[in-house]
Amino acid sequence: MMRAPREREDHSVNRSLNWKTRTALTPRKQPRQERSSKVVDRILDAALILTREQGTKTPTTLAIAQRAGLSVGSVYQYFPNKEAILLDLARRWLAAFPEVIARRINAPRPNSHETFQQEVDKLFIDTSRLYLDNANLMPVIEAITGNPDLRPIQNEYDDQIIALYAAWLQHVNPALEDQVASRLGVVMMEVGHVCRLVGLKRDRKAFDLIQDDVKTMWLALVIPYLDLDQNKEGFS
Amino acid sequence: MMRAPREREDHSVNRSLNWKTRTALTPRKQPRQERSSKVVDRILDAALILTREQGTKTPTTLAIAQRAGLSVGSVYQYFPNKEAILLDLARRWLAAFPEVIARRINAPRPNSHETFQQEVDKLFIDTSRLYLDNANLMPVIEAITGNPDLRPIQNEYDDQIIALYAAWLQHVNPALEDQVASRLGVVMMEVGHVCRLVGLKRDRKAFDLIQDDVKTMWLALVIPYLDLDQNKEGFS
DNA sequence: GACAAACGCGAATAATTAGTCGCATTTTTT
DNA sequence: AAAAAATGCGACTAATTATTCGCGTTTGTC
Repeated sequence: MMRAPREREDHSVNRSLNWKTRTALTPRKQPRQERSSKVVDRILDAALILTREQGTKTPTTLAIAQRAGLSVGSVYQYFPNKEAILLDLARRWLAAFPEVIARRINAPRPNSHETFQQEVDKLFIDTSRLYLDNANLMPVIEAITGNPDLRPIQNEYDDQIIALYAAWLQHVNPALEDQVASRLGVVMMEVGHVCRLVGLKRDRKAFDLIQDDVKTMWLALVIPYLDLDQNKEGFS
Repeated sequence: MMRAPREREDHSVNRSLNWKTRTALTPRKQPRQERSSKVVDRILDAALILTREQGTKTPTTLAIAQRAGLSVGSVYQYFPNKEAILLDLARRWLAAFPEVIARRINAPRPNSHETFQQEVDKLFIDTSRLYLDNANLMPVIEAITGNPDLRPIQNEYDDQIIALYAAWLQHVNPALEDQVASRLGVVMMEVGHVCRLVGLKRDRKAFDLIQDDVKTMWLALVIPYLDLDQNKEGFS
């Protein structure tokens, strides 16, 4: 039985483009009519809900479409591929994190023992609050972490965050070496992230207790490097 | 060479069993001939190498077979499914971890300030060494963490490890409440794990530095709960 | 109200990949 | 040296799922 094969080679779809290219994740089309804006929201909402329900397994395009009360075709009007949907959700978080740290860096530098501890505390509070405010996005972040295609993109943001932690450390103590600041930044981020994630999976009381643990650990980690009273480097 | 060919225990084909059931991950058949034992090793080696090469993306059955110089069919002679292969590798690690903590618990309980710090140090050293010795298995562990089908099994081991950390804490300070011990166990495990993983991805020098950070954090975390000199509960 | 653009649809396509099965080959047993 | 058992093979099946494309419908514009 033969089927008349329709020629479709003229389409020259960008099959040559590497998958990870930034453009491949850009929205395919801007919504022109009002109804379509709502459609985009519906898609994102559906993807968020399904990711929360299914845990690590990322939802299929069909599932997302159905949950949003749409067809697959409609989804692809606004998103070039499935990953772009998740990434759209994740960026809200990934972009917010650097801002919070950057804001802390712009604050005046402490110069006494007391204000140093206060600075750590402020950074701790701000980042902690960020996790609480975005608790519903965490399943998406975890899904992205476990997705080979999206992991590299998250890594970029992570590097950015690490660099900002390091910059913050050097903001508090300008004499801190780059290499040390970077290492401490990595540890602060990883420890903070993993503890907040497990904390959020429990009740609020447990979260708060684990947060205290994080602060304890952060302080113990950075005190030897930041406490200007202990290791007198002298000048400002 | 004669091998008692004990007829195999009745092998009812449990096709109805749920996927995640333990039996579904049991080797399908014991190798009877010498050549096939080597085949099993070849399969495991190939899976390990491919997992290391490909990072988070688990290798396909075809890729494993080819790398081992075999056909897919041969792989399925000894493994019921793909996941069983990775799990076989992972169990070497997952089973070794609890043993190390358990060994520390069987040691005599410290009763002075000095031996308390020594106990933390010993546990730290032992677990740290475990990561170093099994560095080549870490990609498999990470792959399993990111695999929706295998994650639950790893979680079981994690719970076990957390319970053992908690038991160790109560071994050092029997007055510690269960709930607190459990929480500290979670934090110790998560912090230790994530820091060791990032440490192993760098050179040995960086690993050692991060290890020191872990010890610092662990100590700061548990001192308030374990240091019998500070919070005199008095009697043993 | 007519026309075009935007939108929505979903069957069809295409790619991937886990797992099977009958048969060929090798090893062990009798 | 058969016969039997174990092993090895790889084309084939089956299931999943991302993405496309032509067509019907709705919306905005004049």
